[in-house]
Amino acid sequence: MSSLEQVRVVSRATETTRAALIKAATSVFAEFGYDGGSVRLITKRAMANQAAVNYHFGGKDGLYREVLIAATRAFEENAFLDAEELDALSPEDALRRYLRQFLLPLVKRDRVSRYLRIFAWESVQPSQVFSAFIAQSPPRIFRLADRVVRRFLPQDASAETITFAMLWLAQQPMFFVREAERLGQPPFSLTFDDDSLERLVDTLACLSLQGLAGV
Amino acid sequence: MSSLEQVRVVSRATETTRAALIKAATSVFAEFGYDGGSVRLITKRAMANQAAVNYHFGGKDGLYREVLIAATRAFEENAFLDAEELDALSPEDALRRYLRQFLLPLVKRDRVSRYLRIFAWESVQPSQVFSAFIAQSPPRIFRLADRVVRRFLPQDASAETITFAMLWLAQQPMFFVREAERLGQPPFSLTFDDDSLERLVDTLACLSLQGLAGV
DNA sequence: TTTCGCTTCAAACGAGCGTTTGAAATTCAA
DNA sequence: TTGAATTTCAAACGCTCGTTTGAAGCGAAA
Repeated sequence: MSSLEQVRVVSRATETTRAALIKAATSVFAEFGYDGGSVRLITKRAMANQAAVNYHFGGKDGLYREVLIAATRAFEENAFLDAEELDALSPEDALRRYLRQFLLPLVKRDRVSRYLRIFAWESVQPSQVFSAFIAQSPPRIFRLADRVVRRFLPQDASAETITFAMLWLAQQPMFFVREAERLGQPPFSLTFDDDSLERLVDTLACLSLQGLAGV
Repeated sequence: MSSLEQVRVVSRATETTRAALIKAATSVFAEFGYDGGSVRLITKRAMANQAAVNYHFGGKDGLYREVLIAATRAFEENAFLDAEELDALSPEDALRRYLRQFLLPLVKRDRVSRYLRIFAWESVQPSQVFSAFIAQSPPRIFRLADRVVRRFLPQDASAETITFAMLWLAQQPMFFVREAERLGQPPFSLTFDDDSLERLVDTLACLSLQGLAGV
């Protein structure tokens, strides 16, 4: 076998193509979701050949998995909300913090925002890749929502109630992230800047705060 | 022209096929959405020929439009919530009524439930057909949500706040309708019967009630 | 310079989709 | 019963999709 010598030699060109594909795939999947994002569009944006996806990642699945890995890593590496950080805040501040973080894609279009959009897509139509990917560990947004919700619910709350409340909270910001573009057009015509984002956080926090407090 | 004599003669066979197609399309679109529901599956369930869709409805678009028309009619014909009926109730009861109606698909699988599922799909990925269809009049779920929300908000609430709150309320039950099947599996394993539906209405109403009251 | 392994490329494959076609079957008025 | 209009049907068309293919290009070691 002598598999030890089988170390994969990776040239610079390879890394360039791989990175370009992952970057393009991230934006395409964020824009259209997994099903809606085509390999042809991804390779076009990455200025790579169609076959490159299969060569480097074994297929569309593999490329998407790579994007999900990058997204997970970005979230785990304190680039996003920290669970302990949430615990340190008051319940109300934790909720506001949670909402603001997840609503950021409305005004920013950076890397993390694209990851959030991908998760927003998955929260609607989970792909097989995503389901398999999170089978090992529940997605961070659910863990965080769970964390926040428990701060508000009594100790003796039933598991069902906790699940209801957790799902309910997790989807609060997702709706606006997912619908950002549609909300910008009539009959809503909502444009999001820093100020209106803050007002949305206020409104949502108020809605959710009062709601959670009342359960 | 003598167009008056041009009355379309419709045979019984035609009506049978048309009705079968519309019925099959309703269940297929409810199950998979507009994009996901294929003409082949619809015609298979209707035990009709593939070409029948184009012959009778001019295409997939036309068939879907027919389903939307039927759905709209069912909702308008007092088969569903009545706006005046909502006004007659107390704000709290109106909210509960609203939630219960929209959560019914979780336990029932009747005609109206299928229509609601279709709207749940459209609330996520609006098809061109749907967008064009509702361009004339806003969908009933938004009008109803608007009605309920205004009962809770102060007179001087800004249009933006009303829009936020309305969108927020409209999507509350949709999430559970859309995700019914996924919630039935681990790690959630929620099964919905009359009792758990009532508990979900309770929880959601409580969350939303307190939320709306606090804005 | 030659050779070998890795990477890129244009082209095509096969499957699924909505739709079209033209003939066969059916319906219904004359 | 006849004949024209309507409806059904199997087959195929044209398109997009993810994927495969096999040759061409490339860079580094021999």
